[in-house]
Amino acid sequence: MGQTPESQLIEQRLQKLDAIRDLGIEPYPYRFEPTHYSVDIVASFDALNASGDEVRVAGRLIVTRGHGKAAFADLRDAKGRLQIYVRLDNVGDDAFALWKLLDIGDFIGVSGQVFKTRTGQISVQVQTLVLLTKAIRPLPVPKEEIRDGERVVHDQFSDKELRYRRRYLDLALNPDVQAVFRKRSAVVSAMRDFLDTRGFLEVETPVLQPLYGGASARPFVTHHNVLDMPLYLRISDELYLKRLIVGGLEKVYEIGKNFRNEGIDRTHNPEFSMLELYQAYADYSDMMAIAEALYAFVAEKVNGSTTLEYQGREIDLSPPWPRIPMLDAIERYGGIDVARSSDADLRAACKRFDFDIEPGAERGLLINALFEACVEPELIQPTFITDYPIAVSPLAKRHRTKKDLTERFEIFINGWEAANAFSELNDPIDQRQRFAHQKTLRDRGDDEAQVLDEDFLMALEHGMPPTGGLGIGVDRLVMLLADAPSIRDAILFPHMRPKEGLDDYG
RNA sequence: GGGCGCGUAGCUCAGGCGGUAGAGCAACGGCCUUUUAAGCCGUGGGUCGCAGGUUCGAAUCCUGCCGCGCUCACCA
Repeated sequence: MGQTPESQLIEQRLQKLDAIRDLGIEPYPYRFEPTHYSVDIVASFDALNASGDEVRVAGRLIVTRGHGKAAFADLRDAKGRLQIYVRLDNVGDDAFALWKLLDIGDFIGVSGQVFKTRTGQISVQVQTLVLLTKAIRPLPVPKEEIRDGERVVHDQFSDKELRYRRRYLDLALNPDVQAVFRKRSAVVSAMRDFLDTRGFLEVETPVLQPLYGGASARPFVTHHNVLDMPLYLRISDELYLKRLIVGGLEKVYEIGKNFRNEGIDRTHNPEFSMLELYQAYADYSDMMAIAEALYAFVAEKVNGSTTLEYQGREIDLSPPWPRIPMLDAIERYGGIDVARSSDADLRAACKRFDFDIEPGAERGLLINALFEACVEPELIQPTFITDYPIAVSPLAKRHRTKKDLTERFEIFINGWEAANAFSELNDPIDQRQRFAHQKTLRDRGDDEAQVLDEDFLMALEHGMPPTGGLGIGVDRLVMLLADAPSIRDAILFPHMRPKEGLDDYG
């Protein structure tokens, strides 16, 4: 037992735990069957009051207001909070003795009839009280009041580090946080709904891959002991989903985690969720139509509207979205006419924007760098940027008319890359050459260049039909729809550096 | 990785011109059988992130480290 004051608080609760057992009460029983959620009782009060039916409610004790031989308290369950009234006369000596040994944070179940207090507060008149779980650590509940109909929270549990590290407390104490993750679930459900009704098949492909591919990023590496070989956590599921198109599944999607060994910031977490979908016989124009419709469908389903406010900024997801070829965008926002610019001109332009560019960088990379510098931040409303340079798009098909470009688009919303799509490259000879080109980039020191995957090439050599593919970042979509300022607010357990000495109690 | 800021009781925060710590909530004891940020009386609780340095003396000033946040650069 430690010497910290926190351990004193724990010690007090452990003593109560013993006292509860001394009363012959098991503090960790097995089950309880509620009849109602808190909010249901409030919603159907009149009927419950008229019938006199007994209700059973379970939840976490979040506040008590004792009055000697009686007490009011609030329970919080998954849907809201409810006042209960515990009175010695009604519950009897034993249950009231138990009541005195309860703490904020304990889970309890109660049964009794509903009633309204003198001030009109809907409450449960407790007849029986059972302890469902004793909490031995203090729950840092804030105080709340209802002022002018608004919920006002005092001393809210707000330390970001603690909120992320102990997300369960964040969820238990901040209903708004629960709402974000309920919304996240609704987003994923809506995606499935949208795709399933359009005949897409949901599949699962390997997370542990002998080679990583499908994106330009550094991977996490692990090791298989029995096979004694390295394995990579996938940076993308793209190459496996395309194999399924080769196999004739025609319309497939996967919602899953990708892992990229890169920096962490407000819009990047080392593991993040992507929706990737592939459709045979389709091209990137079809993917644009699907993407617009999907975003609008999800927003409507989840928020009831295709317009939203993100961090004070109005964003309208209603289709159709503007489609701007990358070179046009660079001219419009950066004033640079790429077609008439020499490589040296582009290099000079990059310098003007004050960012480092590899001395030997080829034209496509220069164009992409200029785009990122002068266009991306401007793209607040949803926008398709189309027709990327071949050099930065090793898995995309060459543009049917535009030289040196591919049939690729990315969606930008709020200045973020929100999605990425191509007419998929299905020419195995061209694909092999692209991989070869990536290798030269890698040999020049680009450790994010893609690696040659012979097994994938073999699949392409067996024939992949023309295919459109689309990848959508799930976390960023949740951020937008939930108005979450950081990706950490859209991921239940965001990555945190390990911290030693969080607690000396054990 | 660079810059800026933060780290004090279980939680939310004061103190910060150097003289070894305060409040509210939570907790504990007492009173209270319709309260709702319940109330009243009383009590306990702190290696002031960690390690050095300056000083007679450091929560306070300096340096390094750790963690977190914001931001810039790179990546979705």
